[in-house]
Amino acid sequence: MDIQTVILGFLMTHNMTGYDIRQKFDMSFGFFSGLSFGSIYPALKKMEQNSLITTQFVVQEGAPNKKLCTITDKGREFFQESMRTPLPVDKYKNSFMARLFFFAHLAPDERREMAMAYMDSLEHTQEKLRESEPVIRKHADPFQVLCFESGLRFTEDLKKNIADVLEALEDPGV
Amino acid sequence: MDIQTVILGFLMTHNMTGYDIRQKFDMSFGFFSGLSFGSIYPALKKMEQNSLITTQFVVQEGAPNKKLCTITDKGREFFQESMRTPLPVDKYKNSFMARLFFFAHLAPDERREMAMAYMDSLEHTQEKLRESEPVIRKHADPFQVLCFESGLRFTEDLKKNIADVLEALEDPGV
DNA sequence: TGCTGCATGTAACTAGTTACATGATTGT
DNA sequence: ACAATCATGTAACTAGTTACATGCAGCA
Repeated sequence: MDIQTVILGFLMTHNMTGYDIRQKFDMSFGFFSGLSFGSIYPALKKMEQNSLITTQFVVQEGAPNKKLCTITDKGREFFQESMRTPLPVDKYKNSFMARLFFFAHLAPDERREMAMAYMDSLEHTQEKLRESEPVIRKHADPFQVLCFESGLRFTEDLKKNIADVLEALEDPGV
Repeated sequence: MDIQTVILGFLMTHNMTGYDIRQKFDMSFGFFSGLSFGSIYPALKKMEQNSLITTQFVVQEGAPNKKLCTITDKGREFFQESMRTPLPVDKYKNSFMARLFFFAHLAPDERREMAMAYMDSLEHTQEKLRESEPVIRKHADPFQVLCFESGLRFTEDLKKNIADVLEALEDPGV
């Protein structure tokens, strides 16, 4: 899903600034993909030029002024169309799997260490997910909760997968 | 893992042309990531300039001439170093999950259709994996086989995950 | 006659990233 | 005094993609 569609998806329900979008994204969508200011602001600019959104300058006291973005009818149409394009076939990109592919060139100890370090990083990810769980259950819609639960399960499955790999690495025949 | 490291990884065991690399990649690594000629050839050029590889022009009859690439000592060092850099934390990018996140804006029928279409594409992926299985078991090293098996399992787990989502979508409360 | 395989390469494009620049306010 | 939060934006860079250009050999 491209950045424009994601932004429009957020604007479907609330008017937001670029800063708000970043925050919302980080909280709810952050384990799927990242979104930096360096991509948000240029995207908003382009979207305004294409009349997918309008912006309203809001003067604030005690905080910097801001630009509140509102989705237009054209923007809603764009979002709906983009939501209905066929899904691409995903590649199962995974940094550890890419390493594993060339494990023959590492020493047995290094292999185990690397697999264990990856397992640790998965546990860390899981912890962070659990921390954000109450906020999501409270503020997200049922599909977003479903999405979150799938993310949890995804991580859990991957951990089991890596545990199996670790076991195989202990086998002196490998 | 960047493209240079992957290419060097292949060259660790065999001298190859850009064309060979593409083929090998597609067969064994293709479900993790893609590699097009448009990135292979510029990468090889850069690697030769940086003395990570040397190339040898091979004149052929009945087939186009080719450039056989050989890894240098510097290339081996580069590969070993790169294999030992800390693994980045992966994002769980998944086109269907990104859609699911905004399912509130689709009609119930559309939601189910999309989930089922994604399930079909996963089954298609699995079929292709099973087709390449005998070739991999025969030619790949034990770690690459482990990698392949993890890929199979990954797909299987994802299918179960999506099946759960589909079930939740049938619930009239969602 | 036209498709597939072998083989290399460039040009234009897509889609992001990080680092930098600016600057007020609030909490420690 | 220093960091964090709010807030917007640009510039240089990274890392790839697709489409195009070339051209011979072998097969149906």
